[in-house]
Amino acid sequence: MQNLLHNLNEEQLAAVTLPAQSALILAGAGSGKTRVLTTRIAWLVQTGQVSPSGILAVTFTNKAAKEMLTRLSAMLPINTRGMWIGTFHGLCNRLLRTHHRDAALPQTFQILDSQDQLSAIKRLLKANNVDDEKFPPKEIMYFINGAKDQGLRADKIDPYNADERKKVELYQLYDDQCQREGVVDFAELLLRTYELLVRNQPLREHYQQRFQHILVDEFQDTNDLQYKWLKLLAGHGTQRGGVVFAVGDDDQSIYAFRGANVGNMSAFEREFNVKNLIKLEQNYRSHGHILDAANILIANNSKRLGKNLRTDAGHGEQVRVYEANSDLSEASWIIEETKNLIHDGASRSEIAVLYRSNAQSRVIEHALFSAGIPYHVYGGLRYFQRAEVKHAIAYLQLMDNPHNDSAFLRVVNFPTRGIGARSLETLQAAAEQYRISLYAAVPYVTGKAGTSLSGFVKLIEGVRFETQQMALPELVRIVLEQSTLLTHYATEKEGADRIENLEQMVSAATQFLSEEGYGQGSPAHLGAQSQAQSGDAIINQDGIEILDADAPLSTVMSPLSAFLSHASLEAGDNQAAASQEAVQMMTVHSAKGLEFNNVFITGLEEGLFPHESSSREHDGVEEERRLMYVAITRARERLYLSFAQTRMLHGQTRYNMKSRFFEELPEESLKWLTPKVQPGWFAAKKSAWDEAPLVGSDKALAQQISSKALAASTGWRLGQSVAHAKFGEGVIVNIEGSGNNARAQINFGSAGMKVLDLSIAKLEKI
DNA sequence: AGAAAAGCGATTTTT
DNA sequence: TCGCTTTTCT
Repeated sequence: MQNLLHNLNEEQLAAVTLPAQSALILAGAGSGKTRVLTTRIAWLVQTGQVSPSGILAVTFTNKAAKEMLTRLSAMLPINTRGMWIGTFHGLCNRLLRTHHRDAALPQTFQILDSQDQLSAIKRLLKANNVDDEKFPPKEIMYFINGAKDQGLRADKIDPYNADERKKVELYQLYDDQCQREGVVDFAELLLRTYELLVRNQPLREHYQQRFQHILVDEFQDTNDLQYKWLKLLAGHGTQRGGVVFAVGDDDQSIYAFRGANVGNMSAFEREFNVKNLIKLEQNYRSHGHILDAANILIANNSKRLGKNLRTDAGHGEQVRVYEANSDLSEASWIIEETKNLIHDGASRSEIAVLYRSNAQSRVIEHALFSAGIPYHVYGGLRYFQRAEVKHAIAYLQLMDNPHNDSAFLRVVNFPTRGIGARSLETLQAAAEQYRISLYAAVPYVTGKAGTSLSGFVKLIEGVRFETQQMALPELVRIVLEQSTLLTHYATEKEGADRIENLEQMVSAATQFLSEEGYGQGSPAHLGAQSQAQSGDAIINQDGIEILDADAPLSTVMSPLSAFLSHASLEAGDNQAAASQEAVQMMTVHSAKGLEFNNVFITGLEEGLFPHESSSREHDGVEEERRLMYVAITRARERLYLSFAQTRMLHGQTRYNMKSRFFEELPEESLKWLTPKVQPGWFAAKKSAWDEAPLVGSDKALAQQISSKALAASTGWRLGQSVAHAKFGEGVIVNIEGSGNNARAQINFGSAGMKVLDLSIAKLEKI
């Protein structure tokens, strides 16, 4: 135990050894948050305060859950079994599989990812003749998920106008459709579990009693439903129930747009009567100037719990700031600096280029590519989201749950087998008439359409029969062959990659079996053996003895079902493959939780970062500032900030002012690599126009020439930075007219867009 | 059924 | 501008 606690600083030690009361740990960036979380668990177990099965640790990502488990098993030689460590969704999946009857779900219910959900909604709109111009599927999806994230069912929503009434109606229809098909979306996993526990007293009390310590990671990212879920499980307001140990950082709350509610932190403090608020402010990551920049920037936010990071590392280097003429020259500057870093011995994988939005990556990628510097762009399609993989998964889904109409429609005619729109219309009509799934409706279709449809059903049934005794990887192999997916892609010109991805599924299945503790040989279809291996028996409301969801997944799910949930809940690598020796490129959002020796934050311009749409959102700019805070605190040793006067965005040249964040950073921690005050146009001309290669279309060329002409006639140019007594600093975005009639449209950033008469307004070039 | 053309939308993302 | 989706054409 001494081993466990030694090396912890005072704050960390205090947090780890708190008494069994609800606690809120404000964990700053790089303050050893995961360490505290895992050591807390180990300490609780090792001091005998709780048995492993009394622990519930919840995270948002699989990566975080995996990391916790790894670190924990290094600390506790035994005993990680019985603990529940996982994502909200993973844990709910487990609970719902175990108690599927009480939750009114088939045991083989399947999980829709966002793609699937959207197509399910499109299908629903079509079936109900809803005008998808007036009710775009995306909007309906947003509406439904938003409601579920707040814990609201359709019948609990009071529509405030006719349009919303329609949306509520569609929400209900969507839920009905999912129920019919035996599928659940991500939000439903949580809501269904929540409702199950609300409704079912014995079950609720069982788990409340069981989980004596509930630990939550990234608490600032919880949405309303997740908070309610935690309250329920912790028996908030009742006698029984566990203790919640919440770890989070309000300054790193950057997911409001997907329902996260930072307010949950103060709500938790209040409602759980938190006496133990501990701040972890000792930072082990960044040098002083970087930390100063972060601290001073974030101090501009008004709604904070309050926290200031400190380091023993010394000031280190100043933050380098570069003002580029254009996005192109920003990129070439990044290349130069990157080359220097590499030349000085930096590892490429310790160089990160961050940007606010994905569209910015292209120019930088291009520049890196031309310079022959290996790079890796985060984001993009994950393995299980690729079209060909989803097709194969759909076949597997149909074998496990033939009523999944989404899966049916995805592959019934892929590869093509002569089942066209006409046949499907007939089938859909039959399914509607008897209120059954498409698969079940096949026998009701007669004629030619009926023949080809039942051919498809025979294919599925045949494979199911053939693979009855087979292990999962073999089954996958058979499906790939019998579905003719492999032969189909073999005939396509660019099918080689797809075939490779499909082949990879066999090894994915093998790997899955070993990771989840399924025997390699156990038949994929094996029905779940119903025997609890540990945990108490629970008697449900009907007086029937049921399992505790503690049993290995294999007692509750066949390998096939488990593999399918895995495919939905862990869409696969894209970030995990932090490739070996390449410069890392990603959005600021995806950089959260990562750290690098050298970090570039690019595109620091008004409208881009902070993003223009953030000014329209509640506390939008504060969230952007938190985003900037996250970005800055990714850097260990060296941080670069850059912005460009001119940027091509969505096919148009934009002239942006430098980000307001520069005014909020400490002057003494910054080192301007470019003169801070730009010389006027005539001096700037040389670098601005002559340096940038005149590539691109004639139109762009013409635009440059005409803006030169305008500059000559008015003495002003597009993109010129100006100062105005009343509006402050701005950038000329457009010039109309000439001579005494010339007027300029000027973007004054936070003061707005103005059109000023150039012969009247007193403007100063800066 | 599949290719070509036209249209549209464009922060941020995990499960 | 560009990439993805939908529509239209062969």
